[in-house]
Amino acid sequence: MRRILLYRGSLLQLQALGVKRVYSYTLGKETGISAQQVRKDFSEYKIKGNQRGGYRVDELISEMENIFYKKGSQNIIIVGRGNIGSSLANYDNFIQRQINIVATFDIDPSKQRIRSEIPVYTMERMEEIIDRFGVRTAIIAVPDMAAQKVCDQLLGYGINGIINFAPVILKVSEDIIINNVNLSDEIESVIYCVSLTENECPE
Amino acid sequence: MRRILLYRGSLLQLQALGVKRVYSYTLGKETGISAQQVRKDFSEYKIKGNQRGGYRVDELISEMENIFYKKGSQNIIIVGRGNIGSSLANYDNFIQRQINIVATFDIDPSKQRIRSEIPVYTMERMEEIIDRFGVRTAIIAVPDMAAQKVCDQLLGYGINGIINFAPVILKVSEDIIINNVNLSDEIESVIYCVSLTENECPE
DNA sequence: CATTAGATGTGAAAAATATAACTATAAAAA
DNA sequence: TTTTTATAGTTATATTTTTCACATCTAATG
Ligand SMILES: NC(=O)c1ccc[n+]([C@@H]2O[C@H](COP(=O)([O-])OP(=O)(O)OC[C@H]3O[C@@H](n4cnc5c(N)ncnc54)[C@H](O)[C@@H]3O)[C@@H](O)[C@H]2O)c1
Ligand SMILES: NC(=O)c1ccc[n+]([C@@H]2O[C@H](COP(=O)([O-])OP(=O)(O)OC[C@H]3O[C@@H](n4cnc5c(N)ncnc54)[C@H](O)[C@@H]3O)[C@@H](O)[C@H]2O)c1
Repeated sequence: MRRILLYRGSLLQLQALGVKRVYSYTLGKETGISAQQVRKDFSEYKIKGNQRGGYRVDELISEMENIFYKKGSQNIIIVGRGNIGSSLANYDNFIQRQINIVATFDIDPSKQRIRSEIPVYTMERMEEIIDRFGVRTAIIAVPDMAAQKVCDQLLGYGINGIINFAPVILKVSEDIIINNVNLSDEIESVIYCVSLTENECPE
Repeated sequence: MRRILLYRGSLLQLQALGVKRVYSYTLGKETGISAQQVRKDFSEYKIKGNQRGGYRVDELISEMENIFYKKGSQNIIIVGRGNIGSSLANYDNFIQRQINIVATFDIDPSKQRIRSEIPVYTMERMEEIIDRFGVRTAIIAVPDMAAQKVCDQLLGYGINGIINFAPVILKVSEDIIINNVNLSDEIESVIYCVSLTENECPE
């Protein structure tokens, strides 16, 4: 699944370059995945290629759209319009992925005065907006201390998927999907790997 | 390794709450990992607990610091002081993780006028700064089209670890550590999982 | 038209990872 | 002091994931 998203990223790049067909090993090389793995993944999803000419790029992309976008474009919200929240709200390319940010929320009145394409609402309007747009998924971009509280609030309004940028482990019931994006960890793991490779060959 | 970072996150939370000892199953419950797995991971890193009283939180944390920070604090740079680049530059808590952002770079003169704790330099000064601060790891936060070019430039200056926020697959040699952080994918995978769980029980 | 080269597709083997079951041990209780 | 008990540590088992090997097919070629 992580790999399918990778393949698609690579395929979109290739498509932009005008490439029409790919072989499993081409795509593998692009994404750092073995050719067999690529084929296995495709066979998992019943994606068929041409046994001499590889796979058609446009066909693969649309197959992947099918996997992810059965439901069409999804409305989501962001809670916390600080640094991260604003970065995400300003990002233009989500819509290409059928990710539709309909609103952001912040407790701070000064943030509520922000004028931008994507509105900033007070926390009081959260339930109303969630209902109106049929929102199921939310992004938490509030300070660490506020994350659990905001999370509980969101769940109360029927949200069942959360992307959480706060480095705290949220307590939720089994059936809620949580994706913790910990940017410190992402950086730190690279630092760690770099220091490892340097030590492997000490001379 | 991903799990070790998770454990540490949870342990830091517990420590902040004044908790002194944890059992494998406590930590497991916190992080959504089985107790056996926790013990196995610890035994992997030769971390010892007390066979009746569990593990000491402070000991575990310092063991983990040992794993990650053998080298002490690491100087890193950010290329691209746009939305994401600025968010990261403004984030105060990296220093607690011994991640030390020493500089940011941007091609846009208006960005170079930003006044903040962390300076914004022109691209010309990159080599100088990398050398001066012994930087090994860099964050790429430039537009998609510029990412590969910036990447090549960084590698030319001796960088060997990259955290890449652009949704492009960078071409680099084997020995370079790349961590692609694709925020669209992070969001999309949650949307996908949510839609799956909704379909599992159609009635 | 038959042949061949170069792909895919897939079942089996291998490797990695996670789970379970068991043993050893330290602390608390009797 | 001995017994009990709860938990770490470890070995064995199961599961999942990846890789390998090869049969299969398609398009080009002579
Ligand atoms: N900025 C980064 O680079 C970065 C890196 C790693 C982790 N994080 C994490 O991401 C989260 C957000 O970081 P940030 O830098 O955007 O912080 P920020 O301070 O810039 O933004 C937080 C926003 O949340 C709002 N807020 C506070 N309490 C709230 C509440 N109860 N309800 C609604 N809104 C509330 C604030 O008004 C503010 O606008 C934090 O948990 C942080 O630890 C950020
Ligand atoms: N903002 C988001 O939420 C978000 C989400 C997903 C992915 N991304 C990706 O992250 C990257 C950065 O996004 P952003 O929103 O911060 O973009 P941005 O446009 O806000 O910032 C990019 C910065 O890079 C600078 N820049 C452009 N070319 C450069 C070059 N050759 N060398 C140095 N600097 C250069 C620009 O001047 C600008 O300041 C993009 O690849 C984007 O696709 C961003």
